[in-house]
Amino acid sequence: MSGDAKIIEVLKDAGLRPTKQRICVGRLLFTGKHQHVSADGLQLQIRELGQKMALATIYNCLHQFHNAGLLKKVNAVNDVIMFDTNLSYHHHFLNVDTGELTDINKEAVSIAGLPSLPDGFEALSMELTIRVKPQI
Amino acid sequence: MSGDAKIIEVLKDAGLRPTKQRICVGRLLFTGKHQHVSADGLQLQIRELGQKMALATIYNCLHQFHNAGLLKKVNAVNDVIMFDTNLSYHHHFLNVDTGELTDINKEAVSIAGLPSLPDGFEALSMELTIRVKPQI
DNA sequence: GATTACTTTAAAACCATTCTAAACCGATTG
DNA sequence: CAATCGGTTTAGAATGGTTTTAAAGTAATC
Repeated sequence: MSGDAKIIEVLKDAGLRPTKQRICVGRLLFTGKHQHVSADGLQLQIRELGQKMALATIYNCLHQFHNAGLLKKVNAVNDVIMFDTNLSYHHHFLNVDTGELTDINKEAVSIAGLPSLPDGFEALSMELTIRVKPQI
Repeated sequence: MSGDAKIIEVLKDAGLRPTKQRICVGRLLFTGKHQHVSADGLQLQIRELGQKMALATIYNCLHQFHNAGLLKKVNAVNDVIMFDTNLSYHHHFLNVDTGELTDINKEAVSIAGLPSLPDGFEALSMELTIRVKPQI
């Protein structure tokens, strides 16, 4: 539990009370290794730690983290909302069989000649999705 | 009802019986103007014509048309499955406020230096989504 | 330590989509 | 023309991820 201080700090900075539950989710998410998570998947991880948390709480957490800019929301896959701990601009491979996402380094792709936006609109973000499937 | 001959032709070529319902949906979709449709939106259009059709039938139609290569499925927006009559490779603006999609001409963007795929995978398709919102 | 505001929770509600099983064609055959 | 047979449509129920609700619990403030 020693590393919790950093997570508590992050939560406080985001204006979120460092509750047991948010710290627990934070521990799983902010490991340094980027991941793509769903509420359901997180609940499984939490169960594996011998703990339990209501699904509604996990959804709350994820949305709060997202609103605080701690998580990115990526295109839903198979009707499941996915969050990404990698906040930097990057793209994804999407395994259409499993729904699994894999980061594509932004340096590996260059997008040029962006189209002019519709009048009165501003761009928020941009993401390339490459749908892939296992070769037969 | 004169233009139905062409639609019946399309359905037959796709191996689909030209039923009243499929012709009705086909009339709405294959107008020459590209559109992005959801099952729900289509049902509204059908109601405006003074007709009615079960939502399940509309979903059936859309999936059959998709399997037959007559429609493209695009990233779901707000938990709603969207289909695109524009079959050619292109990208989308996504209005995050309304969920509305707008085509981006593929010539307006150039994507270069595609990353190598994960081992044992093949690419199916690729789509760039630019999230936009109205300026304040 | 009491008060107050925010959080968590289980359970119910929600809603887009899919499934089910019965009714309905529409073509073909006898 | 009637009987039949496969595919089709349909209303309604089921599904499943997500959100809401209202009550119980917990963190911060004084």
